[in-house]
Amino acid sequence: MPKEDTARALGDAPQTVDAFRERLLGLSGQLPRRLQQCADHLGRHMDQIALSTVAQVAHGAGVPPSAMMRFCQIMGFSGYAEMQRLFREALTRGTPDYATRLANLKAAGAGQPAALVAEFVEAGRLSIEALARDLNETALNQSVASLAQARTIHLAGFRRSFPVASYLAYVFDKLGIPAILHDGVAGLGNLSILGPGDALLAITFPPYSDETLALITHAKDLGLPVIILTDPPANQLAALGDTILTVTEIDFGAFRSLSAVIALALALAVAVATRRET
Amino acid sequence: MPKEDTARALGDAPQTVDAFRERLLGLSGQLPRRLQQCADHLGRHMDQIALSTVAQVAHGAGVPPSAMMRFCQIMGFSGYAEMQRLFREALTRGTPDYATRLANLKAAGAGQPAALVAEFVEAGRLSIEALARDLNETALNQSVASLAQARTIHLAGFRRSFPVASYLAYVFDKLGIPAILHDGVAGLGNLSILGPGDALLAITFPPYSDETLALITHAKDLGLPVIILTDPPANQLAALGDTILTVTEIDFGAFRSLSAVIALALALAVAVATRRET
DNA sequence: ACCGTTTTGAAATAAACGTTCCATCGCAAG
DNA sequence: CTTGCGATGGAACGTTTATTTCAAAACGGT
Repeated sequence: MPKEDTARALGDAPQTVDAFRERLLGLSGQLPRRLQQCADHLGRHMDQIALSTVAQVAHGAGVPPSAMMRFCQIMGFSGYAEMQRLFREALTRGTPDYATRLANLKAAGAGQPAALVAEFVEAGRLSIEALARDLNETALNQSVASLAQARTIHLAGFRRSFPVASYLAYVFDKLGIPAILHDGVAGLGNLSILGPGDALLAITFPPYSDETLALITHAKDLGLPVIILTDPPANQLAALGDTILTVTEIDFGAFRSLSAVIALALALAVAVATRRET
Repeated sequence: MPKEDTARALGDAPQTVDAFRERLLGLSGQLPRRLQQCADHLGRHMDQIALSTVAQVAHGAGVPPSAMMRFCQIMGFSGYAEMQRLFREALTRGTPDYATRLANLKAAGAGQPAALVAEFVEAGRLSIEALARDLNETALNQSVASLAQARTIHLAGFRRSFPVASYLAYVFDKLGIPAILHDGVAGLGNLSILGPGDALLAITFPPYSDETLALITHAKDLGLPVIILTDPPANQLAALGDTILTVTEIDFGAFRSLSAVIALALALAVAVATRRET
């Protein structure tokens, strides 16, 4: 019978990055000083494991290599090499030949359709990764709270923001949340439908459209919560909205992919729906 | 004076992946058999260089390690290690802490706003990478050709495809290309505006909306070119459209990020504009 | 203060890997 | 057929990197 004390039995190494993270958390707090340093550093710089040597990672954590070695074994791996394999596989799975394919598309030559796709793909990917990096969680949580309490959500977004607003209208409808899309289809006459208990969600990028600004100030006058989805720096809007959610969209040429904005908008919508049900 | 014959002078190793690719192309065709094998294999599997050993890469190319070694030196590197460094740097630049940040967001717990953002970010990224991988260049080129010749481009897209269609309408307008957005705002009465010389660009995903199908069949009856943007498998639509562009959108929950569709649509629009001007 | 236990880190060891060397092969020109 | 030269691949070499070892230090309990 294998001994089964507080130490984890060997040979049950995490098979996925998520499992790795889980065990890391489970171990934290019940470790000696040096090993805790290892855990902290790995948790913060997991992506560096795939490409660094033990010596480099250990140096980063401020421990000697042997300590890092021990830590790997405590995590269930036979050693650093085995642990590294996990992260290398995760890295290649995400991009199997993606880079190559992208390069081949670009090679078609500037202006060629395939090369243009490659450019927009690249822009979209960068935008989305920037969203993950720069997301302001506080602002996001505030926005969800405000919108979840609203009786009706008013959506403002014109020109290039209109696709986002219209998608949100569709999603809110599917989710059974009362929302009104302010398309300018019959002029600006919709100002009056803003009522007590409502909230405004405005999507806008410079140059800000007059319609959107009008809606924002009008909602402000009524004392309604205003959430603005825009890109940094949002100096001009800071005074207008209660909550500013910023997204950095990398654009190619004159047009932006909207990938990041839509991802954020969708998450916002689903989060509001979840909050409402509870 | 250093000798300056057909062989490339050493010490001018490519500094970027693009430069690498360029030199690879320049060398191709004027190399001995084994080295040509190296060039071919590297060109096709550039993303593997960062994480593989010489032995692995050489095996993949079907050559002994020493041949691969020679090839690295011909490319201007001191050896394999130096060449690998180039690709490792490219790999880390693309994702500096991205993976970690994403994991931290997810760690907020299911249903939490931040975790939802992480999920949609992930879905968007996967969709976009899938687009790069699976793009049908032939279909894309056909689409561009058809649309470039059209007098007016008609855009069809309802429900969740509507954001894409509306964005295309905005972009075409900015590009000075005549395009009409078929929103269902005043019923289905717009069938009659389809005229000779026009083309239809339909964005639709299952379940296909009746409005879109009606527009497609009507355009077909008039003998107009029909381009359909949808997701695979497009069995049901294959008979209807002249050109089928497929995009695999990975969706989270019931909602899709549209990242890939929009990227493709944008590229299509810009490509059409470029083609028209020439 | 003493003793057993755990933790720690430097140095030794082992493995993996990149790199070089050289004998052999294939080929083309003489 | 012979000669010369570049190409080729296997094996040896040296370096880097992972892993283990072990003696010293730190710790906790009595």
